[in-house]
Formats: sequence, C-alpha cells, structure tokens
Amino acid sequence: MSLKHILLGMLANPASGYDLKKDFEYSLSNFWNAELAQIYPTLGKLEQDGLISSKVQPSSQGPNRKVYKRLKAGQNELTNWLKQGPIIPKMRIGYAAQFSFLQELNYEERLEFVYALQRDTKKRLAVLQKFVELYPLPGAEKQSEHFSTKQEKEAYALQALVIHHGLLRLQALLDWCDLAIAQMKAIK
Amino acid sequence: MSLKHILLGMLANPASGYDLKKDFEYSLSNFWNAELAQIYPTLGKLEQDGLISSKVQPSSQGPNRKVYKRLKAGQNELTNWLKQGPIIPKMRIGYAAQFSFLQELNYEERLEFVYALQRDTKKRLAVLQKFVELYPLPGAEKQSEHFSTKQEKEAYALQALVIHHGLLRLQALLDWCDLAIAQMKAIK
DNA sequence: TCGACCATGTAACTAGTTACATGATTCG
DNA sequence: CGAATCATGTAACTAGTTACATGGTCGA
Repeated sequence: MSLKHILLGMLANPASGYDLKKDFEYSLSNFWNAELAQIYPTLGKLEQDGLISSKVQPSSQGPNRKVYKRLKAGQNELTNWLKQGPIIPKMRIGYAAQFSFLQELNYEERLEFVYALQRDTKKRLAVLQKFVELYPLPGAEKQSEHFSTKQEKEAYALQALVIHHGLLRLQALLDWCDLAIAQMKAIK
Repeated sequence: MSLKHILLGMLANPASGYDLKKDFEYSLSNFWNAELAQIYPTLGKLEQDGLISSKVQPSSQGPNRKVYKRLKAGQNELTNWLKQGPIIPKMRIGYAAQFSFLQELNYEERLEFVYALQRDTKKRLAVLQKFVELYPLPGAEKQSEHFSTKQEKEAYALQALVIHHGLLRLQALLDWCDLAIAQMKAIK
C-alpha cells in the first residue's frame, strides 16, 4: 500500500491524522489524496508495525489529539521505498476514455464536453497558481537567498519543483483542450 | 464503477473479454488499463443488467469465444454517462509524492531518482510515438482525405486527438525532469 | 514436445470510498 | 443556539490486483 509510505514521508514532523488530512487538502492534493477513513487505520497499521509511535496530547480547540512521530524503523522503510525508484502510476484518466467514445454524442454535446474539461482545468490551474506564487522557482528571482541553511534551500527547491510539476501538467492539458476544440470545429 | 462504462464504450463493435484486454494493452493503455480478472466479471454484470448480450462462437485458434455486443439499454447508459461531463481523475502520482520526500536521500541518490524517471518517460514516449505516426493530426498533412464518410473522419480525429493527449502529457513530464535536474544541480 | 498465445474463469487479497457514530470548542 | 471546525474512529461497500485453475492450438 502506497499510502503507508506517503504518510511516512509526510511525518517528517509529528502530526495527527487530522493534520495529515489537511496537508492532503492543500498543496499535496495535486498528486495524492486520502480520506480520514483511510488515514486513521493506516496510521494504526504503521504503529503496529513499529514504524511510527503515537502520543495523546490535549488540543487547544477540541478533543484530544493523537500525534504520531516517525521512528528509526520508519525512516529506514521510507528511504528504502525511495531508493526503489519512481513509481509510475497506472493511468486511469476517465475524461480521456470518455473522449475516445465521443462519437456517441452529437457535435454540440461533444464540444460542450471539451469546454467543460477546459473550464475545470482553468479552475484547478487558478488554485495552483496561488501555490506557484508562494513557491517561485529559484534562479529567475532573488528568493532562496532568504534561506540560510542548505537544508532549507533543498526543502524549498523540492517544494517549488513539485508544485511546478502540477503546473506543467495542467498547462499541457489546457493546450490539449485548445487543440481538441480546434480540430473538432475543423471537421464539423 | 467506471470500468463498466469504459467496456460499454469499447463495445462499439462486438468483442470478447480477451479482445478487450488486447485493446487495453495497445493504444488505450495510455489512459486506462484493466486485468482479465476484472474484465470477465464486469462483462458478466453488464450482461446481467441487460446492457450487453453474449453469444458463444468457435475460435479459429483456441477454445470457444464469448462475444459480447452492446444492447440499446447499453447505448443509453453510455450516452448518459458521457453527458454527465468529463470525469476528473483523483490524482495518485506516486513519483511526485516520492519526489517531495527526496530530502531523505543524498544528492547522488536524488539525481538518480529523477534520471530514472526521465529514462522511463522516454521509453514510454518512444512507444507512443509509433501510434502518433499511425494517427497524425489532420490538417498539417494530407491524410483524413482517405476517409469517405463523415463518421470515419470523426472516428479518426478522436483517435488522433486522444493519442496526442498522451504525447503532450509525456512531453510535459520530460520537460519537468529537465527542469528538476537543472534545479537540483544548481543548489548542490 | 515445449513455449507462446488463445480463451475463460474463480478466490483471496489490497486499496480506497461512503456512510455512519460520537463528541468537544469556537464564533456569530 | 446553530453552524463550522476540531478530532477520532468503525462498518459496509466498491474497485482493482495477484495468484491460481483449466485447457486448446500453432509453430519451431
């Protein structure tokens, strides 16, 4: 199960299941997501396996929190996972499958399908753009000098790059929408 | 379950479960895949639901084939699905999650991670390129005039576009690999 | 005759989703 | 006082994967 390793990675700093869910909802959701109903049992398994440990702490606002931290065994498991090389996802791109069946619809319905995809992509791009502004790539501008330690520079660069990955992906999709609309109009 | 609808879409022409698996392995695998162990039961459910029907036919080479064809109810189900608009996949991009944890590895290991991703992407791009050659976009060249009926032109254009979608996606990923390698070297 | 491919299926398991259950605090 | 947010969990279900079982045909 990949989520085990993802949570292990996210636990660079101690956090509760609820905290981790928040992380998914923000920037992380561009490349992974998980529901609380999956996070809690998975944290339980990680603890059983001795990869993380938990400590109950009072919350400033609400019931007690169960804060997890990564153990040495968890650290090892994580680096081993990373050393096994990049995991190429099995593609399940629903809209692309649907697109290849668009002959079943008429001209207007087909175009509307692609317009809807375009609108959705623009919306998601607008959300991402805010993160891109928070994490501009080092080089072009003068940021990154803000960071004193090498650790901080590295952390910043990785964050910025992963956000940029989402950006390139969404831009490529938008380009494709334009192409599809043009082609579909051309053969009308 | 999306696979139900995908199979329904793929059954524009009658086919057996084995045939459909072949379709996944070729061009389709760029945006969807399914194993035979999932295809056979799903075809069974579709038949139970009265969306497709089957007929056992002798094979020229091997045991009897169970050939399915789409019924009117299946056609309706398919168009309703398409009219509900594009399905935006929940992203589960393993390598991107891993990338955001690369601080756990040292410089050489991190670079090797991205090089491995680059190699894999180039490989997949080379495979796709063969389909791109079979289905060049109409407009630039003189193909698509080969097709007499509007139906054929439309089918060709949709195929060409969906293949091009994969192309743009992989090219964006390659661009990102270059960017990541450059940035990571810059902050070494 | 052996391996590759044709062809269909079941069983056990893993991963992920949706719905439900519970209860505290904070802000308007 | 009601809605939003904090906080953790279970149960039932859906989707997908891996392993296993069976057996036919064709070509080297």
